[in-house]
Amino acid sequence: MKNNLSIREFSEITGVEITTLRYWDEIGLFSPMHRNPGTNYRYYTLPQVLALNFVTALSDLNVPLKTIGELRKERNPDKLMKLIRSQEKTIDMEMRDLQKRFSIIHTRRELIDYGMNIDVNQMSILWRDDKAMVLWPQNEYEDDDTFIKPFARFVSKAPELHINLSYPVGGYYDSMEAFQGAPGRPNNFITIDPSGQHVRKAGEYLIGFARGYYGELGDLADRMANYATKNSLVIVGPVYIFYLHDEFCLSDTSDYLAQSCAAVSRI
Amino acid sequence: MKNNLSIREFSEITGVEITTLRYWDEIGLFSPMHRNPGTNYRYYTLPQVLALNFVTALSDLNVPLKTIGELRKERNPDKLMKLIRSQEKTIDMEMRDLQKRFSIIHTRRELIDYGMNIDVNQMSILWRDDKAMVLWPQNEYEDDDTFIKPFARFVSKAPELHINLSYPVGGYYDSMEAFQGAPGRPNNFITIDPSGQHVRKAGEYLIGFARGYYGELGDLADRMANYATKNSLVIVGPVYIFYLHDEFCLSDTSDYLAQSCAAVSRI
DNA sequence: TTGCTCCTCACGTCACGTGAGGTGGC
DNA sequence: TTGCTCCTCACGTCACGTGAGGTGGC
Repeated sequence: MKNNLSIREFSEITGVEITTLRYWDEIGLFSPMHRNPGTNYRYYTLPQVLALNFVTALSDLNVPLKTIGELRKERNPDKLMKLIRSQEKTIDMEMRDLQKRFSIIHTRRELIDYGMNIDVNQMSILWRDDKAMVLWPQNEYEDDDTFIKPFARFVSKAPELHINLSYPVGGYYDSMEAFQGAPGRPNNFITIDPSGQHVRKAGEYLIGFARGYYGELGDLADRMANYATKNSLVIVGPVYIFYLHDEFCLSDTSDYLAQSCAAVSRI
Repeated sequence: MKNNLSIREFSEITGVEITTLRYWDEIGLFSPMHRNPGTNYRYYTLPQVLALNFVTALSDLNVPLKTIGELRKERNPDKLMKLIRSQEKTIDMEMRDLQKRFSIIHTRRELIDYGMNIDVNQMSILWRDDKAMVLWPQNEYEDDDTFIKPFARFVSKAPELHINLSYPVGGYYDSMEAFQGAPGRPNNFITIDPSGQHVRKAGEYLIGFARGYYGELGDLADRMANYATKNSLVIVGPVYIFYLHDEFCLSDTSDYLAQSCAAVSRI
């Protein structure tokens, strides 16, 4: 029941680290009520346990210690309300921001996860739900262009085009014919960005895989076409290519893992 | 369409500050593809815009740059998945934590806000919804004790008693008689902590105010009793005292603002 | 010559964390 | 004498931010 708390006791009751308490004392933000003149020991009082809330509550909300100190000197309801209101707003924004960054890494994680348990030669028909994406402007090719040129064109203009390059980038082909004819030349690029206007419609999709660097899809197009024929399927939609494993999780560039995805209909 | 981006161009496309890019280069985390041997200018390439995602995505999730660097050297899906999973957990915890701290300051803000627009002499009957609180153990007094002794007793044991001292502390009196008999000696202390088991039941409450330091409630008890008699009311519940304005928002201790609150029933 | 972008180097910032070396009471 | 808590002081940490002073091409 003593009212002279050593720095350790005070630290244990309040949950604030001893080093932090010493620092707050040093910068004049929050000092102990007494000092032993001989030993220079710090002694805090019980009312200070509550008084400390002013500092911890605000510093927990990321208010700079300097601001807290200024406010403590001349506090009044008005000033405090203004600070809390503005801080509530910034915290709210930070939370949204954190959730967005979280969703970006989550999208990435799903791709990597999916890629870890597949057999590259396997083909399958799977149901896919609606999925929102951002379709980039159409690519234009000349003679011997690869996808690099249009890609470079749009990447360097990403901010104006409202393309968020943090999301995984893939290739979009208008039709199976376009994909088979020029697998290295997607008609558009596309990003798995849930804020997008382009919707990959729910339905049954033919899914295949290929290993290799960007654009090196081997015989994936032919394998898809053969599989469709053998199983009495028609590929009716556009073709989507996304990399499940890329530079994000692999150092060996020849080991990248692409997934193709095209809507099918049974004959 | 050029593929040699100056540091400013690269910064504008990726949204990463120039100083940050230079720092990441300096610590060997992410370096430009080329350097002009004469001027030492940094030149980045367009594929690096995507490669940078590895760094930004993880640093956005507060992964230390050192960890990101180590991972980049020898990355594989397994390692990355583990990191992302653990980071998803910590981010989730941080979000809950932030929301909790937010709710603490929000509770405080509501009290201050309410206190700013009242007349101290005013009495009123208002409907109040259910409100969860944490009721502390019962206070025991001897002879000339004030509330300080039991308060000190419980504060110094707050961690074991699962009392979170970050929430506003108030006084609880079993009945109006207890309050009138000894306004300086609440039967319990109580915290406005929404995780509590004690519920202040929904109903009509008689609300009054008083200005002064902790425990200095003047004639508040009598004013409440008189008001009840004059308006044909009976005070049926316990009495709650909370400080709307205290050391949290005022430097002048004699200006603290207390609010009393007791359930009433019409005769 | 002027303006512009970029460079390096050194030092500052924020809120502590980490020893090193020392004291005072049981 | 030993162990314990506490002290000060200096330096480290993390991820940059901020000038100061200088270069190279138009």
